[in-house]
Amino acid sequence: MTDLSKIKDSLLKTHPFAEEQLDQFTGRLIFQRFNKREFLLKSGQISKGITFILSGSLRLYNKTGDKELTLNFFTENTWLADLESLLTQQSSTNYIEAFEDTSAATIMLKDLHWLMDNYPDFRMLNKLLTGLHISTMHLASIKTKNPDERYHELLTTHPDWLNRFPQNQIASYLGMAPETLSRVRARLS
Amino acid sequence: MTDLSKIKDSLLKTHPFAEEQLDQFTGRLIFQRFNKREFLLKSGQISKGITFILSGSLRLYNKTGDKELTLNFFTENTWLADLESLLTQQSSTNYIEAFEDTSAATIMLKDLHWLMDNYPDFRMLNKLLTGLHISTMHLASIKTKNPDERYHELLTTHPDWLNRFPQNQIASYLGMAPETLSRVRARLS
DNA sequence: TGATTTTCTTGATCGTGGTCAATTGTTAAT
DNA sequence: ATTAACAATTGACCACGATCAAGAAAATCA
Repeated sequence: MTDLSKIKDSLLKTHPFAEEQLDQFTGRLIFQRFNKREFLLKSGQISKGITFILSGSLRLYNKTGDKELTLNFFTENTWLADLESLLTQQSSTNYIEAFEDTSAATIMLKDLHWLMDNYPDFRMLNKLLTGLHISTMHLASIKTKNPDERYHELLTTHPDWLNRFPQNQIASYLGMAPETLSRVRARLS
Repeated sequence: MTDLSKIKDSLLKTHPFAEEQLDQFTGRLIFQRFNKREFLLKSGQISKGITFILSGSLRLYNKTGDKELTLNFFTENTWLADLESLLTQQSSTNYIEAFEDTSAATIMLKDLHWLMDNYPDFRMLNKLLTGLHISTMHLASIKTKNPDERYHELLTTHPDWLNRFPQNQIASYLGMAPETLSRVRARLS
């Protein structure tokens, strides 16, 4: 499956776009590679577009002092942005960092606007953004569930993350100390 | 200040719309009143539009068993929606309930689309939605700060909420037991 | 107005999960 | 291959905040 068809597939899942529309979209994409540890976005910068991950993975986190708080992980065939910064066009407080060598394609906000102007169907791209919100589910989970329950939830929603990302980052995402995650896992064997 | 000018004001904060555009927008609004305890949205329903609160206040929460978890409060002169449900057009898992007698104006999603088709400027309304996201700040706060810190944060971000909404609901929003919030407050006098 | 329900406060208890520390395991670099 | 840096595990400790319970205060309703 080619890079372009991956992206077209993803678009078609949100709306039955015509071939011409898909080509208008993909023709505006900017392809980039990020080495592991390289940044797609740093705190202080303004998010300029929406990025599709062709291969690899990235991590969204913020920093207070030298403590990192992992907010989300993104893996291949998903869309990615710092939504708050993108929509407000104000500088982000977050970092988006390649966890592995990553290949990606970005559509700039201005091109998105051009597409919406000329092809009203592209309004539906708002749906792309849905996955980028911090879901109420995740927040509810953090507020009400204990570490065991949160781990089991992740086991069902993103089992792949667990043997892909380091445990201390997973723990941070789950809102618990790394030692606690380690013990939760030990309890299950 | 009239209801219409409140809404126009709010729109002008996101984008310099022309008077004609503002009128096109306000002409499509649906005005509604909600009595205290009445629901704007119930779990299982699909969010059909974005609502501006003219007066009163509402609470967004979800329910597991008979336990309510407060996700957000909304007060006059702000926009409101269940964003996940609105964008995906799938049934919501949340409730939006009037906390006080509330007067509001709703723009339906289909009208929003019509406006975007005919006036590209209305694309910028995405900005309206920004305030509706669960902010990464709130999530970070819940994950990393203790009850005292979270209370102080709310004191600076939404001091008005504290003498407007019941403490047990505030406590739920802050992710702590009502007794804990009571003690946090006692400690400050 | 008084009666009933709900919310808030305060106390006492207890368990969970964070922190600190030491050890082992893994990864990365030269 | 060796070292260094980092990640994961395990144990010991204890503080924070949840829970339970009872009484006071406030809000709601007839």
